[in-house]
Amino acid sequence: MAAHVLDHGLTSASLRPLARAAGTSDRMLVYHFGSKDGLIAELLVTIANDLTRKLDGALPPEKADDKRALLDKVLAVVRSPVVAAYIRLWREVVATAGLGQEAHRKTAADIIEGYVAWLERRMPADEPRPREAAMAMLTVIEGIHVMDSAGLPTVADASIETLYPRA
Amino acid sequence: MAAHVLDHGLTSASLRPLARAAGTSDRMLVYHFGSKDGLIAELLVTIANDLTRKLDGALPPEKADDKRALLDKVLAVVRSPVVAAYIRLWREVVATAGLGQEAHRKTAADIIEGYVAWLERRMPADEPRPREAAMAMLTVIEGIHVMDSAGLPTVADASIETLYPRA
DNA sequence: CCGAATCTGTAGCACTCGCTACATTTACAT
DNA sequence: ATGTAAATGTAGCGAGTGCTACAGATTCGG
Repeated sequence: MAAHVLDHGLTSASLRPLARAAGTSDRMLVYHFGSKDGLIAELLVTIANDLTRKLDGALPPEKADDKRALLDKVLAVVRSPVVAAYIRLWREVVATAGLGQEAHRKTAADIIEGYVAWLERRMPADEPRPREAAMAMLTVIEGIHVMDSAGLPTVADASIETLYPRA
Repeated sequence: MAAHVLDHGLTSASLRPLARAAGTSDRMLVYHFGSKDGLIAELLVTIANDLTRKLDGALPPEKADDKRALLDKVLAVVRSPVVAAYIRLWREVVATAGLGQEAHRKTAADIIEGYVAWLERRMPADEPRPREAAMAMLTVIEGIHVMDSAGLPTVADASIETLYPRA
């Protein structure tokens, strides 16, 4: 089901296709998860954990040499097709969080907080305000992914060079 | 119809509710716009033009004193509830652009290019690379709006202070 | 004034949606 | 072995989806 959602998006995820992907029936999904909303909630948690595991695997928690080096490493992972699918899904959650989907907003906030902490742990040792630096870098990363999604990676690259110039 | 889409989002926009909002029938919408896809396409163009008009009205094309001042002015507009609805809708387009919605991706790219040019025109006169600076600032603005949408404006504010420190 | 082209209302089709009622099967403790 | 609870399959409901067939209404040039 996670694979199906990552491939086809959250909005077009309905019970019957999800059940088909899981090799069961819509009847069973409702039985086990209570409702579609319940299913989606659990699914998002599972997917978020998957991504965290992937990120940890690709980038062990070691202090980077400098911020640009950290950004480059993170982007190399985040821009890979597999991880990019996670980010797109995650942006779908944020976009729909703005319309009454309070549950989604909470999920979104939790995930962001998690990634701030994740980034902070990898900030260069000489960084005076690692938490703020992590927040800023995450903000930039989100913006970069918006540009990538729109098919404008050149805009993203120019932004990287401007905001985090190579030493 | 634009108001309806801004309020309720793109994915939940179906012909009958849109027709109700426009005071007509689904039959008529299909007749005039050919199909739902045609309607949405025209609607997005209209909405994008609306936003451009709003932005121009709020910020005449004058060179700013410095980048932070420009960013503050832009954010004051972009974070206002009315404009925020446009941005959320626009992020919905980008998020769904990543899944086969080639038309949406083109729309997204066009809009971004437009806003880069819009920002470039307002960059401080002493900015050595105004276009790159505009791209970077737009990337940051997108990231900030993601944070805002997730209900974490403090993360956004910290990022602003880090990336564009007050002189 | 009339024919033709442009509009619009009514009804409906074939489909998907989330969810449920009901019956049946399976698993397991006693 | 038997009673009970958990699990599953079948069928379907009511609502909503994009879209269309058909029939009237309206408009307008000749």
